[in-house]
Amino acid sequence: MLDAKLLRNDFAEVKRKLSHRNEDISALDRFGDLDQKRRDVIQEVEELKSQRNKVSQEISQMKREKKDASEIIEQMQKVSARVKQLDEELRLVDEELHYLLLTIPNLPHESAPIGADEEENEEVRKWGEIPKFEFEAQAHWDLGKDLGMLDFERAAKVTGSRFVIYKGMGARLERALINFMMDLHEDEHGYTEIMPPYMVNRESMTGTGQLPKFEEDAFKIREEDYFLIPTAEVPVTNMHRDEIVSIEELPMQYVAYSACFRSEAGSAGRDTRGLIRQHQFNKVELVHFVKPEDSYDHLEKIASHAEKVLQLLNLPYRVLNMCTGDLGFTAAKKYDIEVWIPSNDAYREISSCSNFESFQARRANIRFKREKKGKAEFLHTLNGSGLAIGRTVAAILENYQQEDGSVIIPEVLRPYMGGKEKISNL
RNA sequence: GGAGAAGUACCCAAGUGGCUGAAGGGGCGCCCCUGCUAAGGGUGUAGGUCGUGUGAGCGGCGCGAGGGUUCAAAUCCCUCCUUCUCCGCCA
Repeated sequence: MLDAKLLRNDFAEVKRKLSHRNEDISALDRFGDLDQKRRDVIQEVEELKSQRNKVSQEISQMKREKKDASEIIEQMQKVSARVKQLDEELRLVDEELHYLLLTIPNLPHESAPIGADEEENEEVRKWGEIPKFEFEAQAHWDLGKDLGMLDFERAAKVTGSRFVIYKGMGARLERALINFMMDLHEDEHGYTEIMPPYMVNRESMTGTGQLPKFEEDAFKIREEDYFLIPTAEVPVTNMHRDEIVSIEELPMQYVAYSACFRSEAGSAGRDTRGLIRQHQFNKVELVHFVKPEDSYDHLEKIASHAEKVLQLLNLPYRVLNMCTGDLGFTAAKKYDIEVWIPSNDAYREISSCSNFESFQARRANIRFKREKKGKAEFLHTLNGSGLAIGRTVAAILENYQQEDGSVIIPEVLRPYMGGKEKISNL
């Protein structure tokens, strides 16, 4: 959510910056009228309320002195009726204005390259060597099936399409990756571990920006108005919703493993095979709460923490600075980290690291105070995947595959895999 | 799921329609006494947000949330949420 005062005072500049986004901002133009209307109504109704408060005191005084107050009571009945009318009018304007603010995307940071779509994302750096295979490399879904690790057919029977059952060494690898990443971030990168609820309420989904615009992307528990989390970002960021934290607590760095649930509405037919695009997947998520002046340093930090995982797994990747057209609704700046997937002959997103600045903090009302008596300011929130587990499994299977269909286990994972060096049928 | 109780400012807590536009503590700030990790006395302070004004300020809202009754609601009525206790069920 943007600051309404910023829109009021600097409308043209806000509109210019938002125009670089690949988002519909036509609703923006209604802001001026609504904002003015709101203030007009407030002024009128507050004047009446002030008058009513004063006269109520007089009535009270008269009652105590046993005087007759029926005449001014009658006047006040009219005032109160008008107040009620104006309050309702204000409620409607407020509602519309609030909805409008909730549907305006974040302002891109000046260091985000201006561009229309993913074609114009900027490659920041590359790491690792793309493997050259002397044999015909297989896709991870074939490797996983042959090695008894992944069972898509049975998952489709048990649930439906876009689900998977991990089995045997597949399940073990998934769990090893979760533990490896959690340990790394806790022990080496200074994070506090969180195990969050996998369902959240509507306020939380609104706080991080999934609602109101993207409700169709989420799975919903209708009876409770709860949503299955699309990422641990939602419960972890909302832990501090409506709180004022003291400056000594900043920065707060949380790491959370969770399953994630996404309806993938609008991506029917894309990545239908394999682990890349599932309705349910595992992810280790990094979330930072920081002072505004520190947030861009922390964006680099989060990205480096995610990259560290790929480096230790020795998986080739590149980092993209997302252009304004591909930033998404909530981010001011975003790095996507893409891992090499041989079967796609391409890099595929495995982590997304974003600085939301005060966009989420304003929605979720998360503030901090520099001094005990000072004014509360919105802090900045950031998050990044560290990493998506399913896509990491896909990358490991494909990049570490051998000619005989076996897969070498990356060294750092072996302690988590019972000391095994290789997954094979033999 | 059933029955009951409760939700007031950072914390505890008084308060059943108008001199409460929130008493009293604790805490916190300052001062005094004492003096070395004890205790005592005095005094001050109450959040947040919106509107308005260049500004000091003025005004609105606020007693879990949202409605309602009333000239007037922390106080009466309704709905919801959360917490606690007991019972039932249960990983």
